[in-house]
Amino acid sequence: MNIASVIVDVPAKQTDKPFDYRIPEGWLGTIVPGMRVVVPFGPRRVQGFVVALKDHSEFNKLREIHEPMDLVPVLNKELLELGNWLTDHTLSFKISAFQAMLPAALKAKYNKKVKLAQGVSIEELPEGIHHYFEGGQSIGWEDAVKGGLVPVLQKEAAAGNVEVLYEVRERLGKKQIKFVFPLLSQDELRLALEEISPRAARQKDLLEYFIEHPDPAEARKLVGDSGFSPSAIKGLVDKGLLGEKELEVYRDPYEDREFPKTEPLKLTFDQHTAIAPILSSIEENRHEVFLLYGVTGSGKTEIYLQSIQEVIEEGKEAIVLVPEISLTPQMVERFKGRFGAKVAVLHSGLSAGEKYDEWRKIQRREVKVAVGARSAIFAPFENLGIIIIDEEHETSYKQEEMPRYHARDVAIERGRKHKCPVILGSATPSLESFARAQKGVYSLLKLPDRMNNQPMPEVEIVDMREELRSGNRSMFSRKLFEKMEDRLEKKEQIVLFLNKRGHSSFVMCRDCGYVMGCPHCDISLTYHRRNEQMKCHYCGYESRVPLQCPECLSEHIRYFGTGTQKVEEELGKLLPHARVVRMDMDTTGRKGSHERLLKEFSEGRADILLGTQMIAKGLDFPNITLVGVLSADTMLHLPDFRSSEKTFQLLTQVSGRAGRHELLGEVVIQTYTPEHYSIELAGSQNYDLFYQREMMNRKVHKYPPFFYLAMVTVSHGELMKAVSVTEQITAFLRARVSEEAVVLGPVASPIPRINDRYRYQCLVKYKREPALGENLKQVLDRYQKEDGSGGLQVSVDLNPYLLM
DNA sequence: AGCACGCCGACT
DNA sequence: GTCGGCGTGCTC
Repeated sequence: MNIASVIVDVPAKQTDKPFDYRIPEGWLGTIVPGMRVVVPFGPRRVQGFVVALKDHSEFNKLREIHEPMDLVPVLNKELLELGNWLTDHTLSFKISAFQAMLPAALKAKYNKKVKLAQGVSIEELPEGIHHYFEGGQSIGWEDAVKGGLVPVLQKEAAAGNVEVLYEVRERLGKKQIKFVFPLLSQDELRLALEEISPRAARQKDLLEYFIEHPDPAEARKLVGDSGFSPSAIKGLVDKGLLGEKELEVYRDPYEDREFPKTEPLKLTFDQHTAIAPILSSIEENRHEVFLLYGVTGSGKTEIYLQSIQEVIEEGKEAIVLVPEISLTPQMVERFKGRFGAKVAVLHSGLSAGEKYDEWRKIQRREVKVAVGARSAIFAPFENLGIIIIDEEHETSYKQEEMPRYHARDVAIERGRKHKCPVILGSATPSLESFARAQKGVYSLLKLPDRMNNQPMPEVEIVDMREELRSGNRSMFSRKLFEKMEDRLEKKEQIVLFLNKRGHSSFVMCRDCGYVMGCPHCDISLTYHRRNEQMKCHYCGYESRVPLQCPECLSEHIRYFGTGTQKVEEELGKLLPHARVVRMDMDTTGRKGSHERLLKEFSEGRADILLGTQMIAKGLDFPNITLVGVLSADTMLHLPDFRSSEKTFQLLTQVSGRAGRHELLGEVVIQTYTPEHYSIELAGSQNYDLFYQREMMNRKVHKYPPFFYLAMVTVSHGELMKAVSVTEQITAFLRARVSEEAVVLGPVASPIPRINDRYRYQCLVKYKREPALGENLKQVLDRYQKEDGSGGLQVSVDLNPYLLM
């Protein structure tokens, strides 16, 4: 077994297969599957993943692995297999699948540089470049390019005077802290103490300290807190009495936080009924998918917690997925409060280093529970006892880059492997999941009532057209405004929700209606208040905010700012005494500000919480008795077959923020289309009816869950090329699917141009096409290699969420 | 992805 | 005659 099959870090069609390498003698037995290695690849060096060991290779001239990057495999057997599964199910490259399963910090960084060849003296080089190589220095390739040195260096390289070096480095060093510790026993140290010259008083002090505290001490603390001098330490180290070592330490993002310990709550009757099948599935090591359908405030989290408790008692581990935005401290607090240090938290608010450290805790078996966003589904546990996906319907569980996986699918695959239950929890399940539960593929568990039999909040829908007709031009309906005044009077709290997805903050000329667009993409530029810039979210183009309309030279430029900002201003005018906390991208940009703002609100230092999407979920404050949705229909008219479903879910979720405890809650939903069923039924909180209505819609239009989707997106710098290739692909697929399937296209993508590339797509709706995967692979084979820089790009998304 | 190899136009 | 354009194909 001295040959390793390696998947190299080169995401391209032609390199998406294992390459064989000889394992150097010294590493035999050490290098095992799942490890990252540095291998020579052509003239360069790249990172690779060992996927298998073998004795023989088809190739006879194998090169050697340069060096391992890990001492312990970063992917275990199950995750390696899961990587293959991911590749098959998303048609992505193997390397992309592996990278997706690991924290970003483990992705390699590449460095190319030029140094003087061995045995060559600097005098042999042309004089002009001497100074780059003085004293054994080397020059980075990028600097060489910038300095126009490439031709000279190439010539020298050909002559053998310099060599090109390819470095593979870790993206990030492990955080290390220097510790000092005694090398001898206490008694020996006492003897040594006698030997120290009386003039070295500081060294004596330090030695006495170590005689009393023989444990390793942090060097920095010895110097800082205890006042020892670095020279004293050095003196004793030189005498061979003390040793120094670097120890890896974790960055613990929650280090300074205290989490009050909580105890399991007594379950209600409904909760009992719901948790029983989960517990027996855990005990019997049986894979089963449960859809936990419980209204907002029905106590789903307690069911999660107690199921996990059981899993831990069985000596197993748990993964809990939560949507990115709701990973509010509240959720973390509940898990940390119950399971303390057994919990690792993985979410986007952490730095790359912090995420890596949390991941390491899982890898080293130091925690039992991983709570995190989408990618936490790959937590490297070996003995999973349960996987929980909270707010199962959330679209953020679908990754929109390669590999385009859905965390729910990965969860079920892992659950199958580990023979453990998967819990999908939601107050508004996705149609896909609910349909599966109806068919008996998933087991349905219901929590129809709120805990303590608290009634669902009273919801009122206000027609804003009426308001306008009767002369109210403000953004608050009279009804909502009255209720707000009332709550302020009673010192109860209000949540105001502004859905601004669709048209976020753009700039428009009030005279001619000109909207600033990106010159490279067919999309409007977004206004960034922070640096007063207009930015394109798709290609990164930036420009100054114009003072004059570029079209008609008018100076009446209007900022359709963050929306929330405008509401805040208006609140300031209408209710000057109200204390408002605003939460949106602008105010939560900095790390920790999210947490801080919520704290401010929860401690009652504010009356009104005003925000976007991010406040729709997971908030649970007893004093909220009024929720206002300022305009319910902003997302209803997006070109997306799920827009009704998303609207319904969002409105239901926001409504659920009100009256969760003793006080009754009220909700006011303002809309311009009150007759739309998703708004009407969110108003009456009737999921079942909504489900039926929406299912009919989906059936008629052949959308999920009745049909699966596969989308091919083609982009090219020339419009005609993009169209013609999409045409070819559409024809190819059309000829290869059954009559039942529908192949749509070519159509321009909803964003027809990004980064000066025209985008066309082909959508396949199908029920059962066993050969479709193979056919799509062929499409990729045929077109992906034509992929030049200005050339063609073809991508496939199986079960797309964004049709863009 | 890089990088080398290889075959056709405008220049010292 | 050569330098250099980027099309094609390879990397164990």
